Amino acid sequence: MTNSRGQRRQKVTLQHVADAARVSKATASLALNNNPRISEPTRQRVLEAVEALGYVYNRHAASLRTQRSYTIGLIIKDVSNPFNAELTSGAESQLADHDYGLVLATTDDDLGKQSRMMQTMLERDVDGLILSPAAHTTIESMQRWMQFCPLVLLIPYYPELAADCVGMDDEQGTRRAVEHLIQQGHRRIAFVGGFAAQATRQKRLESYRDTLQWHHIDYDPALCIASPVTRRGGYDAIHQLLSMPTPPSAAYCYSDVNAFGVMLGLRASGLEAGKDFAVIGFDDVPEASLWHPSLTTVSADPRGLGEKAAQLMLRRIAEPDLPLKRIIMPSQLIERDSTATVVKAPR
Amino acid sequence: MTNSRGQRRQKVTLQHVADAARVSKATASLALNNNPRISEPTRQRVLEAVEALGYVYNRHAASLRTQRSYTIGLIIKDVSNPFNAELTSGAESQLADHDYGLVLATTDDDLGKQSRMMQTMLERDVDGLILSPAAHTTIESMQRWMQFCPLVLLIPYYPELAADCVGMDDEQGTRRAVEHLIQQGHRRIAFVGGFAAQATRQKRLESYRDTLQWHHIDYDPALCIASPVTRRGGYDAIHQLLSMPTPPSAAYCYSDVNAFGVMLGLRASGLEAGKDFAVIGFDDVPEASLWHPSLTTVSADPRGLGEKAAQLMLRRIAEPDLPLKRIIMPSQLIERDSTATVVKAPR
DNA sequence: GATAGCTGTTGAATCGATTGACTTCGGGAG
DNA sequence: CTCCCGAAGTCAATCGATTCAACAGCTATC
Repeated sequence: MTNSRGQRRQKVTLQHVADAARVSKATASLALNNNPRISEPTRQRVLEAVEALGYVYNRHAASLRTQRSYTIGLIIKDVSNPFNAELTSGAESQLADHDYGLVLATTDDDLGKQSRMMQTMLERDVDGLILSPAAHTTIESMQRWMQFCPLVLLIPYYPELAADCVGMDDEQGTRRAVEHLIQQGHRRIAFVGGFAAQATRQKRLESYRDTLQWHHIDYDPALCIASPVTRRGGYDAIHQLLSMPTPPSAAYCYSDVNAFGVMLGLRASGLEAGKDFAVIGFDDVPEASLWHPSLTTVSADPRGLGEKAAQLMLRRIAEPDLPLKRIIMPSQLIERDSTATVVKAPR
Repeated sequence: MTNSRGQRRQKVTLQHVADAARVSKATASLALNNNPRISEPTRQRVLEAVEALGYVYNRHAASLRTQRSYTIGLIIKDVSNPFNAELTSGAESQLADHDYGLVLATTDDDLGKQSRMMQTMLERDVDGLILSPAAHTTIESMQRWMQFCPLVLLIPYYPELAADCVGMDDEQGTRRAVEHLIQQGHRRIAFVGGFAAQATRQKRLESYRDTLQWHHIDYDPALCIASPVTRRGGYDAIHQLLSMPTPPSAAYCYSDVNAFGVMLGLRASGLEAGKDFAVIGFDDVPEASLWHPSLTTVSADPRGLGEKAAQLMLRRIAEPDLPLKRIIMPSQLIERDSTATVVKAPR
């Protein structure tokens, strides 16, 4: 039975269990699936045999027959980003609670890698796929994937696609953030970070513009700087902004990570966030409260997002014909020190 | 071909491909596996058929026959911890590069959940398992798992177990950290965080003690406070330490997270890390450099750890009979502001 | 005593790809 | 002309669990 390193032990199959319990393979299978057609004494014999032989269920064999793998795929851009790590954690725990396995793949926001990862998911015959699509992913490709298994999108801006989705309320979050700055007296408010191709950014930018307009403040495209979602991106952007003839007095950032960069850039220019300049981020990653000064930001509950996505997927699998569901998670403004002082805009 | 929401499309199997290419199923299979017995023109016909029909390889079916799933399991305590997120990211990218899938499961450091997760891994017939064992995991249980598939441990302190492993050099890291404090004049140095059951902590504690002894400093068990690996844990510990008759002037923490708690606790007591008290962490999580003051810590390259673990696994799968390998990754001290000022210990 | 109905069990086909053994065909050697 | 050989394919068994249809045995009913 036992053996040395490298040698797997002889596999115990359902047939062996059946033999040991003196029943047929069919009976053993039904017994393990708690089929009421099997009598209690028989079921017990089977369970004892399972125990005695150390039988391990083979899900591949079962999947082949049942066409259900009890596995969900999760495709995101990058796990090391704390937002995605939280999201993954939420999805994983939710799935584990329902006896589903999680296959994880990352795309690095690259279309080619994304389609390769998608391929391995389909080969593994996942029962569903939770996807945070890479930039430039086409509706058509997602429609193609949906022919193979249900899709839950981690972004709410593909109204043309008949897929469930769950995402943040970017519009509301943005409005709250920008209005908070306006109330503090800021009139020149920059929008920093993210790339134009990102649907989420488009949404937030639009919302930013609407909010300004509502408060009779002119929209100035020069104040909107696209950049990678990194600290460096924020750092460079604020540098550029401060060198303008009429620089802004506040910045609303696409992501906390960008906001950190902005704060570092301010410090490098002898300014302090929350005192000489107001900064707001988005995501509320754990670092946000640790930074000095702590960062005012729009809270995004990534773990909740992951949980909701998993729940949506399980729901869809259980009842494929339910109407589409799009969940928009409310966002809220967490006020901290980076916008602490009421500053009068220079102008 | 296409269809509406919820309906999977009719599956295309190898048989369909074979028919379309006017060859047998066997030939189609061999062609896709680049078997030299199949002529080039035939292979091309098969590939065209695959393309034309939109065939998707079914890895479950293949696994059943070949007993290889091209899937590796990763079991950790918690993905949302940035250290583990980085580790996961490293392992995932390494595995993806070699066409292996990653099944992720978390245990919350709970033995019961761990054994359930292990079960689902074995049912999914993973080719290998990368494990960061929950506290109190027994050698016997790991030996049992190793009968089913190779194991790579993310901790180097199970010498009795014939498994590959990769871990940090806790001994060296600890020595550097403690000596750094000693050189700054500290004589009463606390050891904060982690639970006694954790093998890693035992190693570091031992090393801490040896280093003190080497420098002729008495070891005082009262200065060693066990606590959960959370900020709260560090916060409470420093509180306890400061209320001692002869409090320490420095703390070496089990983890950055604990160190953050210690710094918060110091501030609450009117002390500032790096000025009135020296603090060193372990892990070098991204926040470490962001905190104010920035945290001196032992760098642990979690992504590298994940990559190495994956590589070790792939190596073991390729050559099961290779001798065991235990990789100890060097650790280094990153000096930052939390130990900036040379402080004379009170005494 | 025949029939129906019920319970508990089993035989055998099935899911989709792999692979060792075998066939077919067309030279080339003897 | 026969035999052997290699190249290119094909046959059919196989992996392990599921499930439908069939069946044995038993009681209840007319």
